[in-house]
Amino acid sequence: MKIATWNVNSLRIRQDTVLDWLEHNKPDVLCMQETKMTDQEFPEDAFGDLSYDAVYFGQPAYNGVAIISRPEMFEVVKGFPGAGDQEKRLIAATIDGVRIVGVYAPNGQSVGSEKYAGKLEWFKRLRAWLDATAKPEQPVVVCGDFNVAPEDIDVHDPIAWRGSILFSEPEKAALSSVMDFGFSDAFRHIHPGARKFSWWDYRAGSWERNLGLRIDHFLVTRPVLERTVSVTMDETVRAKTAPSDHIPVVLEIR
DNA sequence: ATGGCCTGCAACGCAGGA
Repeated sequence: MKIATWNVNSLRIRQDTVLDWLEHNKPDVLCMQETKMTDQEFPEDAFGDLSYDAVYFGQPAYNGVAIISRPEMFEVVKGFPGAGDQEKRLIAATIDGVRIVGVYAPNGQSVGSEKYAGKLEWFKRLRAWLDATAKPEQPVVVCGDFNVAPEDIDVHDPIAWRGSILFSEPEKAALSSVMDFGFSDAFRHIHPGARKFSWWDYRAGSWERNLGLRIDHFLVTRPVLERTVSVTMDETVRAKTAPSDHIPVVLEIR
């Protein structure tokens, strides 16, 4: 089974790009982030034409997550339970016996800001939700845009980035506490020394100069890790016309 | 990363992203 994650940065703008990528890469599942559209606007039929079912959890202009899948999806969950979860950042479904959770972690804006505090809180909430709804002995995949680069090797210039948003110690600790549920970083496990990025800023010619960060991840429990065949980053899409600033990451399991 | 751009919304600049 091939599971992909991609922050598409507006599905409205990126729809043709995504459909083209699906036709060429044929994942069984794609988790999308930053769809930036309401559920009424979601182009369910376009994915249906490629034999994908869709579940989606959107809002106008900001955030928005979705899962499209060829195998049937069960036990769909949208957002954390209870009130106060206004931002659409989490969607989950069980597919072929694997619990798949697509997440779009808050960006955090700048270290010390109100949004930054909210980001750290969101990671706590994710961990608590996992504790309440899943078990590390089960096959669980949490994938998406975590907006955190875990280690120096995941940052083009770790010295320049030290302490700044996406790479500050509290953010890394927040991601670590989610990992401590019982996850491995699937990409890093398969490619221990690889310097690969999943996001490049639109500004400053970052892509052309390869000034990127690895902030899109597959966190997998041991039963999934043992079945993992490959984890790949598709940089080819970043070089095309009107790309998302993020690229797809693909996990293949037996 | 000094900053540079892209997207959505409702304007004709701003918020937000990362």
